[in-house]
Amino acid sequence: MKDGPDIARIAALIGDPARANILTALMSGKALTATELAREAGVTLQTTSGHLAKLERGGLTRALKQGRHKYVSLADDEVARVLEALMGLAAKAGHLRTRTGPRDEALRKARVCYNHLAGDMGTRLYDRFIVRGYLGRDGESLILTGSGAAFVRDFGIDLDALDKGRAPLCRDCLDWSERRAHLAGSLGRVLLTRFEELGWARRDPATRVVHFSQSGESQFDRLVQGVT
Amino acid sequence: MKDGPDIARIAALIGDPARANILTALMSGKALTATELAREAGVTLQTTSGHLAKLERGGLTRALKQGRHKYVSLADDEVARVLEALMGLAAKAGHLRTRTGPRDEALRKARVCYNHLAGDMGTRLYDRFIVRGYLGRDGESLILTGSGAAFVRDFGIDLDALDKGRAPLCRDCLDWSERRAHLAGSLGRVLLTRFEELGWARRDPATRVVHFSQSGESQFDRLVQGVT
DNA sequence: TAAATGGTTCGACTATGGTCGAACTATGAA
DNA sequence: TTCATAGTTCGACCATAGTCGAACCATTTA
Repeated sequence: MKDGPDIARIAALIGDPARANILTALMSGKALTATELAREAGVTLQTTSGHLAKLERGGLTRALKQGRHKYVSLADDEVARVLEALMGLAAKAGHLRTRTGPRDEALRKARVCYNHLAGDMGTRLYDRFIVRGYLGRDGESLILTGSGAAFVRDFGIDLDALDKGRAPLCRDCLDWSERRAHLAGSLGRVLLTRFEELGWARRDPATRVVHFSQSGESQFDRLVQGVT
Repeated sequence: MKDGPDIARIAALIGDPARANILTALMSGKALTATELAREAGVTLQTTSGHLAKLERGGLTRALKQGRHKYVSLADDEVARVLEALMGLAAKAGHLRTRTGPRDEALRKARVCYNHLAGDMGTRLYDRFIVRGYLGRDGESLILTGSGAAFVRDFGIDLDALDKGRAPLCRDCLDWSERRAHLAGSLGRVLLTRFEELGWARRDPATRVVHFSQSGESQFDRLVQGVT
């Protein structure tokens, strides 16, 4: 009965409501400070401090002390993927909990998932990149093709600056609302940033919703629909 | 702070050691009876009964009453994927817990993951199918190509019988020991069954280890290495 | 320096929930 | 029928761990 790694340890770590709220908040990809997380989790700062220590020891989060602030972020984008997958299960198995309120609607349409675009618009972007041959498969890993690199560069992104980090450029991430993949990895991150730069979209700092302006959304649609 | 589905509920469900043991045991893909699971989990039958009720209500397992026995299995292969992903995190984050014992070695080499082959041999099989063009990508989903179908049929598998189920034929599943994908879905399942039929391999009923016979392993190697 | 803000540590309280013994139901075998 | 095995339910016990108040560091600002 001791097969494989100790799955209960980290599942229990995620299983506490306060910690789950913290992790969900961190799915925005932004590094949040302890007090912000306390507000998000609905518990006091002392309690949060204890939770953060546990999450860190469990390898789920990373903390960076800067001045008198403690900036916390998810340890890894694998952690984000696991959380997203858990949300998928919860959305399906959680019986009646799927009452789609108005904000829920917005979350389904476009939200941020560990710094990249998720939701309906995220999966549409991903699909389009696949169909156009911008993204390909090399064995198991996702790669950016030559034409894809050209397109991305043309979109105003400095690819060479990205390659410096050792984090994978592309990755797919299962979307809990769409139940399909969207683009993750550093490329996914920089694309969302570019959308913000262009004024197409802005993130709601409180929720994980990504708001597109009217012109931004139409431009995005044009990008995604293409001619082919 | 109520964004998305309730992730803590099911994470807590997985987070109890006894329940985690139960779920891990069910990763073998076989439907196990309550007493077997009780032995596996290391708790009494009464306790197990309670756990099983919770797991079922949480949508993680399915139960089938047959005579005076209760056969329990994982609800979904999405559940299996989440568990496998959690194992990946635990294997990485779980600091010192990665002392590779001898049985652990066998688990890494070949094990069963919800009825399909996982571990080193599973990923090798998957990679080979990709390289040979047996498996392809259609957008986000994994598909069996024409040549792949021909090969599988030639291997003695009745594909038409498989298509009847509405479960996806192919699916990739992240391997916690190899940290790469292996083949899941009904095709993955039937392939493992075929290996057993051919006498190449047999499952250890107690652990999740898949034992290959010497000739079986060499034949598998030939299958995977090929000429190309 | 003092005051204020951000975090941590300690201790005590409390409750949720896992655990088992015992009694009970249900199915199958003799 | 009686006996045995498989599961469930109930009740009581108990431990783990989440929670906050209070006091305590640390850093920045006045």
